[in-house]
Order: sequence, then C-alpha cells, then structure tokens
Amino acid sequence: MEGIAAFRRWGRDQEIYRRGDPVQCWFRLETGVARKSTLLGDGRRRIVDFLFPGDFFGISSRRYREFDVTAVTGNTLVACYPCHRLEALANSHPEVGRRLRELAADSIARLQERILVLGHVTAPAKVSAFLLEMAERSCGDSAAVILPMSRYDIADYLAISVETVSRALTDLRHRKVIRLPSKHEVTIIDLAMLADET
Amino acid sequence: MEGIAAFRRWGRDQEIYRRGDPVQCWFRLETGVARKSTLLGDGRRRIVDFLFPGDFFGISSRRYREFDVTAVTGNTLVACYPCHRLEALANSHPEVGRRLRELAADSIARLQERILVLGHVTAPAKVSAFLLEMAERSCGDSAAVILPMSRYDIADYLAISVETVSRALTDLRHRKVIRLPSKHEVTIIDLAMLADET
DNA sequence: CGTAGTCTTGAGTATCCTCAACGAGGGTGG
DNA sequence: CCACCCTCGTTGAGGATACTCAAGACTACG
Repeated sequence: MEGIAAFRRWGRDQEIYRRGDPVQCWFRLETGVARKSTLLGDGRRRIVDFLFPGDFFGISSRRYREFDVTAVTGNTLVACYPCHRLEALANSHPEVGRRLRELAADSIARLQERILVLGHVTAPAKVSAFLLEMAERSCGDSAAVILPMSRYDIADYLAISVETVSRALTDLRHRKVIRLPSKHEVTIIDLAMLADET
Repeated sequence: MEGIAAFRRWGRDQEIYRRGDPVQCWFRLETGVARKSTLLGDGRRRIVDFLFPGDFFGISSRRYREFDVTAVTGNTLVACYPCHRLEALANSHPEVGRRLRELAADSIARLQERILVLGHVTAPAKVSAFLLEMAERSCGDSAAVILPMSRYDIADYLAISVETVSRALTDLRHRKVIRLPSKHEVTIIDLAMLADET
C-alpha cells in the first residue's frame, strides 16, 4: 500500500480538501494535526473530527466531499492513496482489502466515541472528556498534553462557546485538576478527578 | 453474500447483542427498527444510532462489542453474517470486499451526519433535525413520518430531556409546522419551516 | 377494567450563551 | 528595533434556555 502513496505537505490553515471536491484519494495523516469541519447555515462552524498522525481520513463511497479538511499545525504531512489504485490493489491482494476495512472500522469507532462525548450534558463534562481524549490520542506522555488547536476549534468541536471552554479550563486549574503551563499545554494532575467530571 | 446469512427475529426491547459480547457477526436490519446504545457512568443512557431496514451494523475490528443493540419494535428481523465467512468470501470475491467497504463508508457518513445534529445548539433545532432525519430514513411517504421509538429514546438520542422533546414537538404543532395524529405519527405540514429551525 | 408506563404541562432554578471589555502574544511594516 | 495592529484568550454581567422536580392525563397492555 505504501508504494502507491503520494506525500504532500500543508501549512497552517491550508485546505487539504474542501466540500464539493471530487473524491479521488484516501488519506493518512503522517505528521501534524488536521481538522475535519463544515460550515452550517447560520455561519457557525462545526468540527466533526480532529486528525492525528496515523489516522486515515477521506474514506467515502460518495463522489464528492461532504466536509472540509484543514491543517491545524504547520508542516502537516499527508499520504495520499488514489482510490482507483487502492481498489486495484485490494482486488489483487485480499489482505489490503481487509486492512482497508479495518481502517474504516477504526474510523467508525472513533466517531461513535465522539458522539458519546458530544452527548454529555454539562460543559465541564465535555471539556474534561475532550482533555482525556487528547491525552489518549496525542501520543506521548499522557500527563503532559499538547493542544495544537485554538480555543475556538475546541468550542466548535464540543458545540459550546469559546468563553465556556475557557471558563471550564480555568475552573479545572483552580481546583488543581490540571495545570496550564502555556495556552497550548495541559498537564493532568489528577486523572481520576478529571475522569469523574465526565 | 446473501447465501451465508442466518436470519433471526427479535421482539420488542430484546437485545440483539450487548456490550462485552464477542464480535462474531456483522448484521443487516431487514424489518423493524433497532437502537444502538450504551449506559453511561451516571446511569444515563446514550443512543448512538437508530437502525432502519437496510442499515448494516456491528461493523467492528475489535474483539468485543462496545455498545448494546436492542430491538425497538416487535418483529425485528436481522440478517447475521458470520465474520469469518465474510472474510473468506471477500478473499475469493473482491467485489464482496468492495461492497463491505462501501457499507462501512455509509456507516461513517451516517455517524458524521449524526454529529452535526448533536452539534446543534438549541433543543428545537435538534428536534427539527431529528424529524427531518426520520422523514428521510424511515422510507415511505416523507410527509407522514412514523416514530416507532418513545420520547425517552428520542431524548437519549438528542442528549436532551424528555420534557424538552415534548415541549419542542408541542411548539411545532402549535405553530402548524407539523401535526401529531398520534403519539407515534408526525405529519410534516411545512417542510421549509422545519428545515429553517435547524 | 385496572395498572404501569408514557406523555404532556407547569414552576423554579441552574447552566450556558451573548455581549462587552481587557490583556497578552505574534506578526508586520515603518 | 520598535510601534502598531490583529487575533486569541480570559473574565464579568445579564438574560435566555433547558434541566429538575412535580403533578396530572392518556395509552397500551395484561
């Protein structure tokens, strides 16, 4: 599979694809972070998924893209797998087909998990669940979490306002559940208490 | 693919599978309606997806089930496709593998759509979006929608309280956007206005 | 026909959103 | 190199929304 990949690099806030583009490739994020989003009728933006290294995205049986995907960080490297070559490969090598199904299943699992987070009632519960998700997915030390995205991104991801995100983080800091060494760094002090919030 | 299916029938509120069960089959709902749900720590229930005839479910690469799936209506008929036989079939018939990937992609599209609905801010917007979704998916006359599930199910699906669901429906009825011939029937009078709510 | 569960409506309260102001940081241009 | 500007992040005040608790009506089912 790696043989048919074309690697492309994007800068901060550049569009990897946008709604309405023809579906030509499946993608795998190699380095950096990206967001999958859409603009709602009233001008609000909804972020459907954050993408981290190793995540596949763009898996679709439609002809055209439903969402926009944008690089969150600079130096976002993406492997692009042309659909028709993937299909050909899957036809000749069943194990590739199996791998593709696995990847789709992983994507399903991630989205279902996401629905559970969105289903939380209170804003503190959403923010705590978000931090736990980031701790798990942004691999590395799970106590020192990097949040590459802005507060606005987090708000659009959790479907709450920026101010509420900020307040929830401040509250967690005051209660010594987390520390905020910088705007984009979170240190989890009390994992159990954070999990209790959800 | 149809050759390897075993058909089973479930009654109202019976479990098709539950969290923790080993993953042995993929399923296709033939008749009736089902819900995919999970119980949260605080005793709340979250419904992740409603399943209608034609929907595939249980697609997973994990070893054990993450959610419960329960029949909503009586006489729910399900086609069960054993995983290992599906894999064998996909290995010998690439077009089956392709079909399975398509189904997974459909499932992804449905879940993403669902995230957008959950992301709506106000309760009336969620309920309106829900009605539109039901009008589209419960095939048949799209103006006369059947809601087989209870108000509690709808509440757990939209992550709002039962009372709020009830109030939103009553409000839409008062404003002549919908009619409610019975508790489980909705007639859409003004589709445009309903879409405006979202 | 009775009962348990479902659905609706009301009242009071907590939560979150909106609007507003301010501080901090980063980038740009003089 | 510094001043400026613009975006991002935080905090506060006020108001709208939805939740909780409660009670009553209706239904479906045994």
